[in-house]
Amino acid sequence: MGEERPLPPVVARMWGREPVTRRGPRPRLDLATITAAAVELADAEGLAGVSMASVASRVGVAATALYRYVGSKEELLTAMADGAAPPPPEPDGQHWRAYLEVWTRAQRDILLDHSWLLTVARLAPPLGPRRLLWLDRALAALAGTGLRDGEKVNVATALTGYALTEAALVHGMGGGDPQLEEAGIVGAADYGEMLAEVLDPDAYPALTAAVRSGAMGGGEGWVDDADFVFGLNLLLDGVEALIHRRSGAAS
Amino acid sequence: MGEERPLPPVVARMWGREPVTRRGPRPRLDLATITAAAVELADAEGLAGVSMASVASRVGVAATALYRYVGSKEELLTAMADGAAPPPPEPDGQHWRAYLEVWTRAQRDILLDHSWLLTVARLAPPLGPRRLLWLDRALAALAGTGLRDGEKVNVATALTGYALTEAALVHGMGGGDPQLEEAGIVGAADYGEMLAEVLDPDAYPALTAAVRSGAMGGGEGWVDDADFVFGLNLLLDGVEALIHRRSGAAS
DNA sequence: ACCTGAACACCGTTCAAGT
DNA sequence: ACCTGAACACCGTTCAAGT
Repeated sequence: MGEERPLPPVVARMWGREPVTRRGPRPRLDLATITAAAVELADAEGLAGVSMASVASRVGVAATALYRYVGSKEELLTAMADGAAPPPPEPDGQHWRAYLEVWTRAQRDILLDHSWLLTVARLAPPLGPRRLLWLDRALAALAGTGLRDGEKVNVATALTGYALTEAALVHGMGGGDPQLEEAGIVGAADYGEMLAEVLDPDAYPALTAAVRSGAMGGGEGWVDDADFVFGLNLLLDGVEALIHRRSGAAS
Repeated sequence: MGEERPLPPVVARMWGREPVTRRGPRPRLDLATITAAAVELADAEGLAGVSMASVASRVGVAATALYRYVGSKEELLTAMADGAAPPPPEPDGQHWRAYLEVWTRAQRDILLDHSWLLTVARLAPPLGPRRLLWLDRALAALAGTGLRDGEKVNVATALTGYALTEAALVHGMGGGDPQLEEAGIVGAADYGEMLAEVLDPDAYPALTAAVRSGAMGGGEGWVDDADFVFGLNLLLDGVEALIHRRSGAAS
């Protein structure tokens, strides 16, 4: 079992399994080097600065040489999404809830640090060594809770999705970046004003009320840390209730 | 109040406020027409089929003419993300929990129907008339609960993020689309096999155990409707607990 | 087998010129 | 004021040719 069908080439390379080279010149590169160069470029100049040509020149090679290591630019982006992730926080024997709080917040912070990830992270099932390590640690944290493995995966997935949502929102409000304006991005302070100007109170009654009450960020950060914690606790309360149901009640 | 500073031109146009045209030939287009054409193209051919040239030719105009209506392609994509959303489900006096369940599921289904939205929806704060109507209905559903307006917004945001996460996952597993392979997308059935082949049990102990237990989709749909409901109830349980806390306890 | 260089079929966006 | 057409500076990807 296990050798069923060959791994997709990029996946194999993400796990360090570069193909055995028999004859001909030794490869000058590997996927990890290329990915690291692309990530550095994205961090410095955004995703717009990442082209096959720019990545290639950064590793000292012609653009077309990259296609020895990567089937397409899309595959390179997938590898970047994995390669940009640092190791997950150490469990240190923390209670599952404390650890998952740290774990989720760390994910959000990574996304804010490398905001180009927001565009790349399609939330597709993780395939690379880094993202899967994060998943492993979340499952480990839930080990003593009596949840089924499938449920643990669902919990981790929901938390990852929440981190992405929050990061995108903060970023969209201009909270993460100097380049404020790209593509309809509005500062938090302006957001409420904008809605007030544009909304028809008859068609949008509840929203108009919320705007008038100041809930849409007339002042500072509409999306601040308190909001992050709020939603996170919503989720974790749900998880905790489930755990009690599983362990407390019959069956 | 309200006339503070001029709206960004695209935002104004999204709300049907085309500028008053004084002299010169009457415009042949408006943003709504352009957006609709772009959405049709994206539905038919994916985001790859949407170029300024292809959209322009679909509305019978030169590519460069679109820049009278849109500052950049990025702005067009923002308008598309709003324009693709149908009206939200009718409240019909449902209980908040029943309505938000329908509301969230409907959002997920829209994303699966127009899977190009997964790439476009940056989860930036909604600015268009359609997405804001969805927000309005969620706030309305929570009207009787005693939550503060800001909390209602946070709840709606978390649910929208959850819908996006789930849709991306289902789509990533090939559950939504005929074109199975683009960019490292794996069928759910293969996913477990793949992980089994690639994981070092010492470095990924919890994940290896989950794979062996079959939780990572050795069989059919790793992400099925039961998983969606599971995570949704996690969130809604959290909301319900908060509501009880607010109304039951002192202060 | 690895890498290069030329070539192909596109992109998004600008700008001057027509009406 | 709206739209066109030419032009610019790019893209990602292919393929034959070198070593």
